[in-house]
Amino acid sequence: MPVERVRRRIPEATVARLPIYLRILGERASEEVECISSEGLAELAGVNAAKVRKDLSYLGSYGTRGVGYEVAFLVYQIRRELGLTHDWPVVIVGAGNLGQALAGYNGFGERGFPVAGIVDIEPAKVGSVIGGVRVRHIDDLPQIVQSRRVSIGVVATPPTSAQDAAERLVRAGVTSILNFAPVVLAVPRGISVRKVDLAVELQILSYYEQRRVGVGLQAVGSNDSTRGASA
Amino acid sequence: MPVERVRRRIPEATVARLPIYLRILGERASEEVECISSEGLAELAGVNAAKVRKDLSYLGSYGTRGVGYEVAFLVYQIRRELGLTHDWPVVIVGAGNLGQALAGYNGFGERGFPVAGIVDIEPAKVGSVIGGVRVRHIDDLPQIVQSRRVSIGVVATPPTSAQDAAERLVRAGVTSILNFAPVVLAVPRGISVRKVDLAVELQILSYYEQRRVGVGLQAVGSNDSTRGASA
DNA sequence: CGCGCTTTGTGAACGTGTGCACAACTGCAT
DNA sequence: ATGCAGTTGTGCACACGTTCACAAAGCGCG
Repeated sequence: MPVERVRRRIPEATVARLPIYLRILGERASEEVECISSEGLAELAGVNAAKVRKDLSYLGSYGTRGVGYEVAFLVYQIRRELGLTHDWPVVIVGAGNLGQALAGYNGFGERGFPVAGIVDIEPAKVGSVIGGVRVRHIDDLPQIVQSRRVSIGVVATPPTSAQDAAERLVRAGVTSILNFAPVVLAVPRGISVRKVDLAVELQILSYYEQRRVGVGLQAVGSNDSTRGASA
Repeated sequence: MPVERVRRRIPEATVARLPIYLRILGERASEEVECISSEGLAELAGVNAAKVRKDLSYLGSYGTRGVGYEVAFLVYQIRRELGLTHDWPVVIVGAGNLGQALAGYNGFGERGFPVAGIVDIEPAKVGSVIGGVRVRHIDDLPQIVQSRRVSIGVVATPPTSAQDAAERLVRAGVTSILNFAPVVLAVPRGISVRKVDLAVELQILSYYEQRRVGVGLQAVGSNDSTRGASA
């Protein structure tokens, strides 16, 4: 078992679901559940059981036929596969409304993504403390990224500054970006970008909402978290 | 509306991209650009030109060969298709960190999703004013939803209260939900749910970040459905 | 030990999404 | 008019993702 096998490529759609399974398994583990079937996990995750089995099969054959999956072991395997065996400090660019909310949200640190720093271009914002972290000037970005070994940056600026923020992050050495600004970031090859755009989500809901009136009800577009990451 | 043409079903992946095109076209329009080619739009959206043409073809044949697409007309068509010809008031459940940030974020109203109300279960939070909207008690939900004709609800509660919030929303008459809580909501058939989960996004980035170290590979999923990443 | 019950792991079929390549068409110059 | 350069719209092939269906395998019990 200690044989580190060649790392299989895991389909993007599966990668997007693993965190969901992980959270559910964690909850189950804290309720002293030791074993779970693909059927049970599927129900809790809101997906098909066959999909769960196929997803998990990419990690290896870690289930026991006739029984199910050992929760604790599965948690370990998923965490390992997702690279969650150690913390990933993040740096937030933009200390406005959103940046503050993100920094003040403890869920980040709890889930292995401690906020290593918050920066803003506005000198007036520098110095205040949010969620235990002092806001620093954006010029300090390279120093923060290097000293804290940050590889993930969060863009929480107004749209007009987002591209600049991204470029500064990349220059400072960040290789993954989570973008909250409603713009399409242009980044060099090899930099992963994921986007969270509230307006887009609402507009998608609007589409299905609008269709609803015309015809009767119908199944709705589920959230495909199946978005690529990587340029 | 017999004359109203039969509504083609638009692929989900396309629906998810239309809002992106819409935003870009809006920006171009405000810069007095009258016409844009699929190539040009594709570059700005970080996608393939053929994909843009196919996406737009679902709306109808609104381009001019040899020329491109008339920006203003395209904006109109996309807005119509997405149901953005009128506002969609939203109600936010949860006046915590995130709920406040969302309510204070003007982008919502500007993009056609005015905040019709914010509610919280905590009496202590009721009464304060955020972004011009007074926080009300969650028991007022049905009244708000009905009087303001709200069909979209936003769940911004802690995870443990999210399912309850969703059920209250549905009972009050909401048919679409945007969920920020890290839980899988169980809702009746016919209710649309979209999820925004920061931890999941970060964990996906973690996966690619972790792979990066092992091998010097990059560019895993190349193009993606919803996200924009260009180089 | 063997039998029946349960559940996994996966081959294969199907459905959805993507990208190429090119015919069809437009507008302009001559 | 005719030709040419540019761009759309789409058929087609391929890649990716989902679901079914079932053999293989573990477990408990008599």
